[in-house]
Amino acid sequence: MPSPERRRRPSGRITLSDVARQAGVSPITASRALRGERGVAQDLVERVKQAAAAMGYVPDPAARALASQRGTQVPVLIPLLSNALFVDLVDAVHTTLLPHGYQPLIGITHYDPAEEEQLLRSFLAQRPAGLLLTGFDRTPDARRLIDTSGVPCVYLMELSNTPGVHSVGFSQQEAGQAITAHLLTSGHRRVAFVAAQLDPRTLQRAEGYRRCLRQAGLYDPKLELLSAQPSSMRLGGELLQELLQRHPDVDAVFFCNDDLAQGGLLAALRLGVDVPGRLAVAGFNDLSGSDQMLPPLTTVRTPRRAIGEAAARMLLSLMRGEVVPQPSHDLGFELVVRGSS
Amino acid sequence: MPSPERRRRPSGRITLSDVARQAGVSPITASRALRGERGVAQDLVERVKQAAAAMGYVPDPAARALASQRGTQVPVLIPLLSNALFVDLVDAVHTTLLPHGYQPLIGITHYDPAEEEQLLRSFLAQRPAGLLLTGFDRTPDARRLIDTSGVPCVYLMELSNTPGVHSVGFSQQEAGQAITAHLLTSGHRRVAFVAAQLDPRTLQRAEGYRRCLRQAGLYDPKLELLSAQPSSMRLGGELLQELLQRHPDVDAVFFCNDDLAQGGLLAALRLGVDVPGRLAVAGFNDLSGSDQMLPPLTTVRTPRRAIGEAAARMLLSLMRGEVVPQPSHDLGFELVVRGSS
DNA sequence: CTGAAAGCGCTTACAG
DNA sequence: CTGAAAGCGCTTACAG
Repeated sequence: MPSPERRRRPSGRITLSDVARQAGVSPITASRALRGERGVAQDLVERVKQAAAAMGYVPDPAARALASQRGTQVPVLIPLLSNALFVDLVDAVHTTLLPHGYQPLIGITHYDPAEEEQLLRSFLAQRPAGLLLTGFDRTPDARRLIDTSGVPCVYLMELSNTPGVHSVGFSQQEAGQAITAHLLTSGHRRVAFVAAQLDPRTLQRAEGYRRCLRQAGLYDPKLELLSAQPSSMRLGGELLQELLQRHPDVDAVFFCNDDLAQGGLLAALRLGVDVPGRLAVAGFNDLSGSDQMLPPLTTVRTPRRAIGEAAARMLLSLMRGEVVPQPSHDLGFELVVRGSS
Repeated sequence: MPSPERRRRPSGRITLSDVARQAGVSPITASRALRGERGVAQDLVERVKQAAAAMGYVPDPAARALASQRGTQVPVLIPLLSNALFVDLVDAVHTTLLPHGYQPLIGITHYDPAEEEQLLRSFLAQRPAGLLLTGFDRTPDARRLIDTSGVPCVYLMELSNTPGVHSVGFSQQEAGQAITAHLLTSGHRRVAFVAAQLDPRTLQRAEGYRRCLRQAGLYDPKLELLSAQPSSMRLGGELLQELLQRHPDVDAVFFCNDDLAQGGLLAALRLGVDVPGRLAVAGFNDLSGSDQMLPPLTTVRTPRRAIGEAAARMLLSLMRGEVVPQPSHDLGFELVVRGSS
């Protein structure tokens, strides 16, 4: 019995009403059944789900977002994509969030709090379901936006003890201290620190380096070579050369990131500097290729994939309205001692 | 004169109606003014825009998508994020699309057509404004989904001559042929091809390699070392070693990707194989670090950022309903001859 | 446990 | 050039 007046559905889309009609229930019941809301008779749930599957029904996220005042988007704000660290982080977040029906939205801040604030404004206008932000370096306005939005938020890479703040990461400072301590333990006395970009986390590692050397009575500020340029292998090579020229007595270097360290290692090879005999080299993050260097690079393995996954899971809990038992989730780090030190 | 019954707006959101009221026009006129639709008196446009700015109005993407039956999302489907090539591509797409109000959505296919089809289904249900897809290797169902959706689509990395198909890339085969020809020109006769992943574009490069060697009467299928494993520096080193063991007479290698080639170069250094004296090495893509190798890596520079940007611009035209003058946009490639060959 | 009504915030025809 | 009406496809209270 065809309906007397042919409904023209311009979109050609199968809607919730179609599914409901097919299953012989009201659209509201169909909606509840499909969303797994409890309080619907089991047989109805089955009927609705079967009808939906048979008709190939896919809910409309826009309609859902408009009606429920909450979308499925989860903006993930990171400084840049050119550091493999953040690529791994984003990849893990993606893998964790997507199966739960959430859509990660990548935002690139270029380490600029003003850019981040701008991104936050436009993302927040989209009623995101949650927020994943890198670190704690942002404008007061950005902080206010986040707070007043009421959108659940988890911070990545660094840890906070502030009540109500959720974070997954590790202590950048302790990691910097640990790798420096390793260089001291292996007998080095003139340990340099070479860094680029100079973002907040790099500076925390620098602080760990300083603390360690101060405790040993070996701190010499002249052995810090800091460049605000973006990190790269090329720059690492240049900085190593500069370091050796300025301070021929240096016997070890801690590079704040593995790309710099890899470049430094290759430069040493080119310059005929014996590593680790004449100079020990250590990096940070254990990026791809570090184990292939000549000699293989000693570094700190950071659990960025685990951080991405754990943060996404924590956010999932928050979005469900659950209370998170461990709002400051420390995933630690691991010293990886290879041939370069 | 306050309205007698206080409208409770649970969202607290400033809506188009608020702006319209403030500007003294109807919501429809405000909508048209804000979207820059022509046919609105100039003074009204100004008044509306001013009101919107003053009130900090931000349009609701969900409502807009629902009403207009077209969202602002642009799914970008790529094989994976662990190849720097695709990271650059995505970054360029992002940078180009975002200022125009479109939201790129990353989808990872893991080189699996079935996964891609699945992603396509769920993305298409979101009424995307456009689609950016990598290559042409997909299921018939996926093709049909794309066609029947009517969503504008641009294909990345490869070129197509099919009418109505829009693509931005370069000839993978010609690039493979060109780098092989370079190795021949510099006097090598036993030129190997080492590849991993074996995705469609890698196989096209293989075809270029074969064609070049066949033309020179030097093709020997035994000199092809193909691994389906994911590409990495480590694997490159292993494959180089295997190649030299099996075929000690090889005098040149073309690696299908720079990460393999970098690993191969470092393995050669470790093994004491003189490059390029005993063995010439060439890579593909000119990834970060290739210029820092020892010796620096000869490779093919691929314009992935330019491809991302050009494809995004082409899609922007299509989404505006414009006709694209050059639907198959060849951005070429560049031979970068360095010390390794 | 189920449903009729209303509404989320915008835009698409259709009038005038 | 401007607007009143209807509707996009869902879900949120509110009844029963």
